[in-house]
Amino acid sequence: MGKLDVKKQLKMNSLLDTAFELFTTNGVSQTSISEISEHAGVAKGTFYLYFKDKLDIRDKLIAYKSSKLFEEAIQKLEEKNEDLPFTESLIFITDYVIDKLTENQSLLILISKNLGWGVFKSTLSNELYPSDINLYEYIHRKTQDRISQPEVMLFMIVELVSSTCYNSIIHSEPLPIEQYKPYLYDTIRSIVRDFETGE
Amino acid sequence: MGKLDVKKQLKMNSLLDTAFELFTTNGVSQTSISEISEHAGVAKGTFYLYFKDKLDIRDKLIAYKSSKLFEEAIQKLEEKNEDLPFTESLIFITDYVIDKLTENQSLLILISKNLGWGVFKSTLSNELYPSDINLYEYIHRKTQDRISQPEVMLFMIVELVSSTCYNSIIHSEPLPIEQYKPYLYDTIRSIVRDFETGE
Amino acid sequence: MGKLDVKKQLKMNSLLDTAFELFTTNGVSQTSISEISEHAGVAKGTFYLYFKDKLDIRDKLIAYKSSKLFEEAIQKLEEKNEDLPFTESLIFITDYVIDKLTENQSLLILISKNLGWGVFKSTLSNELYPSDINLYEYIHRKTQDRISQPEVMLFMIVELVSSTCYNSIIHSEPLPIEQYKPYLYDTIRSIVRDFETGE
Amino acid sequence: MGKLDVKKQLKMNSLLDTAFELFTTNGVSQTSISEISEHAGVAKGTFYLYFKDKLDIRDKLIAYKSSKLFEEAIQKLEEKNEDLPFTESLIFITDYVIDKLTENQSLLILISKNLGWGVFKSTLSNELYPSDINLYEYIHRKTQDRISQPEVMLFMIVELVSSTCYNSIIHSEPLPIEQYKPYLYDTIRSIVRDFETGE
DNA sequence: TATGAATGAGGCTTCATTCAT
DNA sequence: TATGAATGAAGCCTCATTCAT
Repeated sequence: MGKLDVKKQLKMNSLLDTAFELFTTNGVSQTSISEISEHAGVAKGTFYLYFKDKLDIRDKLIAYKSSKLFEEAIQKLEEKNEDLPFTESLIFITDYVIDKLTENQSLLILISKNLGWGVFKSTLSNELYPSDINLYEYIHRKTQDRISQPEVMLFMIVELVSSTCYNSIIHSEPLPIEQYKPYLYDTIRSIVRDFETGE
Repeated sequence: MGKLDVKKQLKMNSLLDTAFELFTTNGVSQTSISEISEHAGVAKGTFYLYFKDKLDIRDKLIAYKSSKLFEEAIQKLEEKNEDLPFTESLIFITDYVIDKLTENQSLLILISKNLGWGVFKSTLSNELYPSDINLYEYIHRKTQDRISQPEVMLFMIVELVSSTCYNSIIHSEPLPIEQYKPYLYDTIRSIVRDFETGE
Repeated sequence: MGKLDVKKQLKMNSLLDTAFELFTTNGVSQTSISEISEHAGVAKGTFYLYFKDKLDIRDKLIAYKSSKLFEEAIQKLEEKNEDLPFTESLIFITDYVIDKLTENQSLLILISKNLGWGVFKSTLSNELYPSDINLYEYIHRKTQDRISQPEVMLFMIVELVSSTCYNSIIHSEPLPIEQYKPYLYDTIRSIVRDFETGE
Repeated sequence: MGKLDVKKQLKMNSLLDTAFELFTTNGVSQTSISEISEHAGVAKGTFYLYFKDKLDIRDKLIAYKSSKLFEEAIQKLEEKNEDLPFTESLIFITDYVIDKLTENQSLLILISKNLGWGVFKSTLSNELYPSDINLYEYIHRKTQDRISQPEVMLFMIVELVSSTCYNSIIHSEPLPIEQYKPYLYDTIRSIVRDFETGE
């Protein structure tokens, strides 16, 4: 990697960091490309050398941030080194993510307003930011053949968690997040049970 | 109601109808007030006699449309005149709404991108468009004391249904809606069961 | 004067009072005819039954208010019943007006931003709001033949007073009004002296 | 100064010149930014690269033009190379400015409707357009200690001249400017005399 | 690569004025 | 007389994008 490449990477990161800062502070549509460029210390034209448009940088940002989040969660899980049953692993990960998003609500807003299942799936499969850890593989390895439709199951859980937690964290409605968690985790257990192939 | 009021009502409806048409076709942010006015056949200034701004007309539109949807569903349910158990009533309503939104995908897009739990709750309680039918009351009457936290339960179901169906109907992902329904309804049944107070 | 005429007069006064309130609070150009009508409790169209446009009401207002101001000043002067020499009468009137405008700065702003010599002259000659007292006549009577060009003299004094007092009252620049007064009155005396025909 | 800077300066001047033309022809409030841009041959957005808004360009214009006027006047005075007493220097400058504004009445209108003492003072002290010549310094140097309150004196003279000449030049009221001048200059002499510290 | 001046379409909103009732 | 809904011109300003340097 030459000097130039390093410089390029720095510039790109500066743009991404600035965009994250502004997106979470003021909202995506309230943030202009001018602002991002200016705060990042590059010329407006330079932005277009790295990203196609605002949508482009937004998607890359979200994929990157959520990918990091799950990586961390799985890492924590493995550090525990307990041999949790699958359902409890899933809940551990969920719990970790919820706590992180409760701490960092602007990230929560950015992600939940912009993260659809499509983006999420490619995030999970590490299409954009490959790393050693991969939630998809992880789940398949853990569940093997005991789950009939693992993707559908995951889909339901992810959507349930993400949409309900948004309200619970941001508005404490219908319950504050800590009071809501037990109901949520019970439901996750029920969903997993429904998908388990009887043996 | 005088002649003038009738005319005003007509103009307002014309604006609402046009806005719905354009919002569902091109998206809310891609629709300008100029366009709405023009297509509705009124002057741009006239728009501001009826609505404060784009957000205002959007919210009124969503509240109106979703309120209508649930009214219809409950009406159909009562027309059946079968004495379904509570869970099955809920699934009947869900099924009706899903079918309607599958037929009218642009309405689905408008609603699911803009309907949060807050707006939904006030829609359900008929705050904006009061009518004879009220889903909230309906549920309370049906469940009486057999559900521990009816609001939390409803919250989970509504959010699960709305967020997963969006993907399933629009992208057929992870399954087309008809194949997804059985899993969804099973999960609804599990959730209700979890909330039932044991006797 | 019939009932209707009384009602008309009331409505007109209400419009004038409201306009004065809004003009002095927010400035003439920041005040719309809508606002005036609304606050006055009449319909927008009604405004046009009484005034041609905003300029019209503004001019009538200023003429009325400044005419009142001078009437009061002359009345106070006559109440004193001292036989002041002409110059001191002029200074008495000036002093009275300055004090009133210091108390009521919004009136000062309205008048000084909008009162030119032309409007002032017609105000003085009671063209718009005739009354028993007339500054013009009063001055002529007092000065008789001792002043060579009474109108030029008055013109200079009025313009000097009005333009300098604005700054002095509003910005205390270059001096606060009370400290500025002695210089001003000295200058008035000098001007009068310059115009006196030697005998 | 690079090529770009030259081009920018040209564009800025083009905008200023056009604005001056339009402001003096149609008045400030009757001139829109669209018009200025269009006549200057630049896009509307370009205007905003150079000026914040209409007020901004107006103030810069007035400061620039009046600063030029006084510079010229002082230069002419010094070219004469006569050692005039202070009062006569002041009258010379006044006379020069009056003549220029009589020739260029649209400039007179622009300046007198928009130039308050505040703007004038900063113009005089060359805050905005510094040059070798500074009226303030000039006056101090000339008067030294013979004037008790030079700023108050200047204030009175400037306000008297500017407000009365406007009427005299534009409306020939109460006298045409040439006939009015003697009275004005006499009054200036009286004012200066009043401020002279007796010795 | 990097710049940043220039563009100009397009959005939002206000408001004087009219006119049918 | 009095109303106030309707008009639509007109203003202001932003911003994604291009392109000559």
